Amino acid sequence: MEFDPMTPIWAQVAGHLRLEMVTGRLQPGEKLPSGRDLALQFAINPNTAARVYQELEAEGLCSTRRGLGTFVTADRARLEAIRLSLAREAAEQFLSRLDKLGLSPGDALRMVGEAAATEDSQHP
Amino acid sequence: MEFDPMTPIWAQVAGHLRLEMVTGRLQPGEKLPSGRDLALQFAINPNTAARVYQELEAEGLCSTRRGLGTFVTADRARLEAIRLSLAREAAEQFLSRLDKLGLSPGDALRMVGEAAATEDSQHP
Amino acid sequence: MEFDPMTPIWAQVAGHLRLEMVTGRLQPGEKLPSGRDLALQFAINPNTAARVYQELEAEGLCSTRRGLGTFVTADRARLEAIRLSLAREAAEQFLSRLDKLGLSPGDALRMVGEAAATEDSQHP
Amino acid sequence: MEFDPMTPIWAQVAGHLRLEMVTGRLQPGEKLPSGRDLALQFAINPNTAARVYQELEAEGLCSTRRGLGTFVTADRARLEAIRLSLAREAAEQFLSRLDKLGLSPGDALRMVGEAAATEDSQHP
DNA sequence: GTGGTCTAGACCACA
DNA sequence: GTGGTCTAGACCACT
Repeated sequence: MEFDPMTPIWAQVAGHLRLEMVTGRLQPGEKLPSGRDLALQFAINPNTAARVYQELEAEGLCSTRRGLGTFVTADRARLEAIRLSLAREAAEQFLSRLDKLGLSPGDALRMVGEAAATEDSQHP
Repeated sequence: MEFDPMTPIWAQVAGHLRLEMVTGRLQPGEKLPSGRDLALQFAINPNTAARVYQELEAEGLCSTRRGLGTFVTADRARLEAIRLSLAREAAEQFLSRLDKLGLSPGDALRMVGEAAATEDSQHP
Repeated sequence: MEFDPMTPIWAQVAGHLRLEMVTGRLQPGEKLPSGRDLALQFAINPNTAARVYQELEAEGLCSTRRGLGTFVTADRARLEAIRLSLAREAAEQFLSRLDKLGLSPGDALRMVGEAAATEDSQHP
Repeated sequence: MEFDPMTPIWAQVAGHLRLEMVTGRLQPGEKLPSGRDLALQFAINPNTAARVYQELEAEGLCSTRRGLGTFVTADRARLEAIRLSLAREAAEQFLSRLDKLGLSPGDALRMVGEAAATEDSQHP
């Protein structure tokens, strides 16, 4: 995994794990790698790895049991709710940006269609 | 104007001016406020204001004429091209995010429709 | 029983048993569950269960007889004294906190009254 | 200031500043010491000092402006609300503890009165 | 100067 | 082994 030097490493790793959790690639209740292991996997400092779990725990995506490790929340409903809220947030941000550019929701729909088609033609 | 503490102030002010220019609220060729005035308007440090124009100039959106001030580019085609590229970039980023969340372009279209409807019901 | 991740599990279980003993729900002289049983009941590690009895024993609330098990102290006076000291400690801590918040003992009495009323209205 | 080795230093310093803020000894909008200064004042590491402000900011007690420093929130209502919620929390915790000890809210009121009298006789 | 981040390495309590 | 905390020192971008 490569890191964008402009955004904190802990945020990038957290973003990655967040996706793994809300999409089910990391199962609810599953044990996450230990801080030390996470540090090794992403070639970061253990302190930075701890910061990652600190963030995800604050979002309610995982919980920590001292001496045992950190675990994905078992609350499937919460995971799905977060997944949807992330999607909604993206949609709203998109519409807001287009609006500031002087484009209507109708324009927005058209642009999404075009962009999707472009993607498809590249990965048919 | 409120500032997001996570992103540099100069980037936020630059983003704001960029929109004004690209949408025509600031006319092509129009004189922009002096660095000192910009600092007063946005309650920022003059150094920060200078950084703003430095950024916008690098993007070709404005140019500085010594002793006269800073002016929006008169190249209407460039302004419109930037406007469209910003919109396309937003659309692609949106689709990419939804894809990472396990949602298809079809889902994306649906979410945009829902979000637009929500906005409409709030600002009918 | 749920565990507060901020305080050691052994302390939380010990606190629970302490209350059972001091209020008579566990009778003086009564045999306590074996370390292994305690571990099962609270879903904790046997080492942690041992730590619990180690703590309670140090407080004089129970004693271990090798080969027989661990027993609540038969000293009713000591149990009652500990119960009162726990209550007094709570009261003093409460007053101290309110004082640091700039509230007088009079305010404290009023807040206890209000809180008690709130509790009553929920569990009348 | 002396530190209780059982609780994190950052939590203790945060608790101290929290009281200063909600009681008005630190005024709303006032600039807090820089991270480096805080570290010097309390003889702690700058990183630990940063952790303190990170915590207080998450509670909405202060906000940080990059390059400028950290400032007590100017929202007096919020400060007062937090002060009252801290007091209420203390009262509820107190009643809950006494309840678990088998003592009624009436007993609680009596104990507060006694404890207050004891304090008074020591600091008349 | 100010905060934000990261690294390196250490110690500790908990399970 | 696991997380939690702390220190020391460094670099960076922002103001």
